[in-house]
Amino acid sequence: MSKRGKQMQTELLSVLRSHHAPMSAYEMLGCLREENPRLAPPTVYRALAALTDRGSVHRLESLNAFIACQRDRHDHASILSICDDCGGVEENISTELLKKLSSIAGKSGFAPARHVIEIHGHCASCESA
Amino acid sequence: MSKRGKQMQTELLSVLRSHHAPMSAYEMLGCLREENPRLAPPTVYRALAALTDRGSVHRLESLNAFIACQRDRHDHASILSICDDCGGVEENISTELLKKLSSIAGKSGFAPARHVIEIHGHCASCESA
DNA sequence: TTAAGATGCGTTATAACTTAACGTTCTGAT
DNA sequence: ATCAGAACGTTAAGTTATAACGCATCTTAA
Repeated sequence: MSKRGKQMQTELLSVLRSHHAPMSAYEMLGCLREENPRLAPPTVYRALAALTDRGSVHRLESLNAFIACQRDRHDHASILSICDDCGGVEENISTELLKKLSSIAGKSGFAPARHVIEIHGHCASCESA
Repeated sequence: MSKRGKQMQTELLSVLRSHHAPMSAYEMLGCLREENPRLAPPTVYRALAALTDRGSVHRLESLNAFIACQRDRHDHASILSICDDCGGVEENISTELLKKLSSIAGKSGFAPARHVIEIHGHCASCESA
């Protein structure tokens, strides 16, 4: 990984972090193009791939969007609660639930490698409104 | 819902059922165009929307693909185990896990409406190979 | 230090997925 | 039979993601 690559990842992560809701790859691209107008999609997607591999960024599969990890440690499968009203995302962890999930899938001999757990609904403040 | 609409859904469901792996909307479109070459994407997507609403078809969010429900009753949130090797999908249900998941999300007042649970990994036969 | 090989980057182009918009056709109620 | 509303087909475009390729950068060994 070269300096350019890491720098791209850093910039991208800071864009994501300063935006407290999921962003699509193209939204990020838009932001980053203010600095570097020639930036192209593959650059963004490559940086996102590195960041999601590392766990610093989570991909919201059901939204085709991304969000910065809200936790200190990044080596976990997340439970992502997505508010369909305000777009906010809350991240939770539960090794217990994960274990249970793996055991359910494992009954037939399935070997889990990656978990996607997303919950759509309404967050507390949108629900009360 | 007109006759055409329902018929489209029926045809699509039978295509999906006869194919024992996830299919993308365009794969289905390709199949259905053998009969009706003028078929366009929105027709397929509309039928898919009706079928997924009803629960006869599940959308695999992490694959942008669809699969016929493998169960008799369709009023449940599924746990989908996806083999990254052979593409096979196994469907499981666990009200217990779902309850736990809802309670985790609910701690902050989040009101769940729809659960997306997908597990990537290897199925028993691909794992042993 | 420099040349060879490997890795990864930017760029172009295109593929894959999804939906907006609109006019037409169908359906069901009056 | 006629009208209102829902659903459909069609065109077009929007959004998301990746293949391919040549150039730049880094690495290693002589």
